[in-house]
Amino acid sequence: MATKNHELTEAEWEIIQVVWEHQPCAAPTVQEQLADRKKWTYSTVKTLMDRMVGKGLLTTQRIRNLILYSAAITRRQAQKGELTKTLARAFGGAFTPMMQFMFDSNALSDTELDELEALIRRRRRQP
Amino acid sequence: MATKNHELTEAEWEIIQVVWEHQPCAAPTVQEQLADRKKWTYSTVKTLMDRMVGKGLLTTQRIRNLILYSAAITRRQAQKGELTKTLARAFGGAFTPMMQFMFDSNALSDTELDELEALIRRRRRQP
DNA sequence: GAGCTTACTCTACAGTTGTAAAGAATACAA
DNA sequence: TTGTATTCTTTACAACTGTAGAGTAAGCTC
Repeated sequence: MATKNHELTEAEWEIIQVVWEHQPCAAPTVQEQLADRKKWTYSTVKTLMDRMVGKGLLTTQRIRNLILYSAAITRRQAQKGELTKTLARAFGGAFTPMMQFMFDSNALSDTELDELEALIRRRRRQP
Repeated sequence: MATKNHELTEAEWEIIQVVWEHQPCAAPTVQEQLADRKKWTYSTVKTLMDRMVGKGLLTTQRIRNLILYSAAITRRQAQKGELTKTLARAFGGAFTPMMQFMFDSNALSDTELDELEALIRRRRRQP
């Protein structure tokens, strides 16, 4: 299967995160899980989810009267799509300018710098 | 001025990049510059640009009969908005998981690793 | 000054996204 | 078996996005 880049909207991100954690799960479950963060009615959530099925982001299986949803793409795939999009749009597709930007904007704590170094070292050891 | 996070759509990114490079510039200029990449008519570009003025992404100045556009936000601001959004959406707002992801997905070349290390060293020297 | 060119204004329209009410079906409880 | 709760289905609608045609105004050319 070709690694097509799936673009998720904001609302879709909210939903699929819950699905990843609870799949297979029913729409009411998702609505409940999101209830604190989003004041979405059941209707809203269900509509969104059904559209996501249409887009190939979720799949369904019907058990008697209940419809259970699962994610059709992995978290990794979604993350990759999102990051790739940002990289392309905002940084001309190039990684280093993006990092440059993060350094310049002082966005990184010392801890994060340490972690980053650790990541690099590990990578160097096992390419 | 508060650093409000400006979200740009795909089309808006295309346009504002040209504006950043040519500002102040007229709509026909932008259309011409984009002509290879996007087969947008003048109408399309102009509509998009005027909407961007409404959103506070561009400003205009009228010189006699001509309308010149400039960017109301810097490239940095836009990049930051974009990156922040992706970080929040896809990585729970945390930088390290994002980097972890990039390392894991083998997305980084040796050159990029080198550059990254250089960035870290430079940063460490002048915090 | 009549036409050509350039740029602008106004209007439209279909598709997507966020949002949800109203109604139908099913199952459970008394 | 009749109400009550749960879940699903259908339909709607406004805002936003991409796309652009048609018409208008103004300056330029001969």
